[in-house]
Amino acid sequence: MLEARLEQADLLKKVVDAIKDLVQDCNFDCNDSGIALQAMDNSHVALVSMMLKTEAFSPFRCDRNIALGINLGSLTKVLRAAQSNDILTLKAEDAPDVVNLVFENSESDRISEYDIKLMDIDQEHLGIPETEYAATVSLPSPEFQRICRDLSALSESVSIECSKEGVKFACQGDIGSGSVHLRGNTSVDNPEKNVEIDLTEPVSLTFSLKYLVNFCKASGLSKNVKLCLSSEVPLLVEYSLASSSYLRFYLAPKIGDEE
Amino acid sequence: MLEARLEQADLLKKVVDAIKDLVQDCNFDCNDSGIALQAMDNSHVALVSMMLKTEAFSPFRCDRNIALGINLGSLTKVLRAAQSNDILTLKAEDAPDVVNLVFENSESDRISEYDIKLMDIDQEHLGIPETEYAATVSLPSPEFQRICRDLSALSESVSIECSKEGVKFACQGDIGSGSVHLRGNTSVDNPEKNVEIDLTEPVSLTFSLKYLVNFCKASGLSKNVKLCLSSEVPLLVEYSLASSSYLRFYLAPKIGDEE
DNA sequence: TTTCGAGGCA
DNA sequence: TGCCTCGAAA
Repeated sequence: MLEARLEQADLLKKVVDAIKDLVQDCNFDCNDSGIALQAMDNSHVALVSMMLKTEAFSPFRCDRNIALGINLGSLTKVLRAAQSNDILTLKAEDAPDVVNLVFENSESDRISEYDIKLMDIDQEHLGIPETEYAATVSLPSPEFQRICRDLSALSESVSIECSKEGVKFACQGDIGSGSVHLRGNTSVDNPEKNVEIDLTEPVSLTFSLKYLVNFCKASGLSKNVKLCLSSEVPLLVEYSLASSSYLRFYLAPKIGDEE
Repeated sequence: MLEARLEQADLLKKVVDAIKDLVQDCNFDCNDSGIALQAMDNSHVALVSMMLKTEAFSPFRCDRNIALGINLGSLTKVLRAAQSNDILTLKAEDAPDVVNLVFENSESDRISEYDIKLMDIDQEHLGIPETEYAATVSLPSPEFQRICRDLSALSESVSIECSKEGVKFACQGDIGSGSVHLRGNTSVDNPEKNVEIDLTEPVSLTFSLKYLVNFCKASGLSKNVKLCLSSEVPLLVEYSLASSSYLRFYLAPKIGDEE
């Protein structure tokens, strides 16, 4: 059986909010290393990969591998019932029909409990190769969100260009064009505002802004976001969570005419 | 003639907001004890009963009984013109064609005045028997609103079950099931958060969540809400206002198959 | 599809 | 209290 107690229900809420527009139904794969999720969006352009390690829970117990096939819309409805500092416990039997969510509010004597029916989901498990990226950019997640939102007003696509000068987000649209340049900088005072660029080779790729804007819904999960780019491979957008848990998005670049 | 001065126009605004989706047209019955309203919703499942005692006004003058038949949609439009701390004075002749609303903003020297045409409304006056309820639950109105909202995401109906252990709101739906348990508790520190359960007999009844959610629009009128239940009689949902004025909703339980 | 209003969250 | 997001109506 699975029994996983998450001190802050908020975490799961934010994760699900960030991915529910990309993926409708998906498996939460539970085993003794934690809870993982991997799914492609409907148009097979983007991939979401979440890992919540056992350390994110206390306690965490999962006797054997369980795949919980959940409709994220239903999960969202239930998670909406979580109040800000509720403690969430996920429970499931070994061959479950439902997953059970219990919200405890330590202050009031309020316990709410929900069962969500599970579904069988055929999941092609994708091995994601560990790639050495030509460029890695780490920046404050609100900054990235802002850039994507601003540029999406002008165009469908953005080019991300990393060079030793910095990183440049640029787009052209009917009403004009726009670009945002960030130079790498590290300030001890404000480590949250650092922009770190790690470059082995200059790279320039173009991506759909619609997807990037979508990924940015995860901004609340982490102060920083890491963008990893290499020519002709999908962009990795990573939000690190506590205890080496993470939420990652992969997005295939636009090629040639698509741009 | 009627002349009733309400220090806070907001009060009437909130009352009308809370009932306008249930009732389109209704009489405001004015007499020397105050202003009362009683109306069934269109489907005759719910009943609204409001009482604003003379003490809620200063001054209050009403020489003889007057029934002001008002379209609540029109009243809403006019009340929307009220600013947050406007003082509202209602005026009507003895055999009125219109009711006159005057908004005064004490700070600025701003006076606005509206007339709403009245209508003749046949009103069956329902004697509501004073019932001894098997169970009375008093809880913070935002909590009740929250529960109704959360559960309405899952189902059309909620069962409310009062026992000596506490009160349990539960529902089943297509995507799963949910329940919220509250234990009675009284804390001197946080009297607003108290959940008080007064029980002569356990009771379990099922109600339409759509209506309950609607009633909860009155949450802004009072910190607390009182639920009174007995088998086979309508649920009473009461919001107490200052000086023993009140806004009450009655809702017939669902029976048998309906659940 | 676009706009407006209402409700929820910070 | 103000902002933002979601849902409903045009």
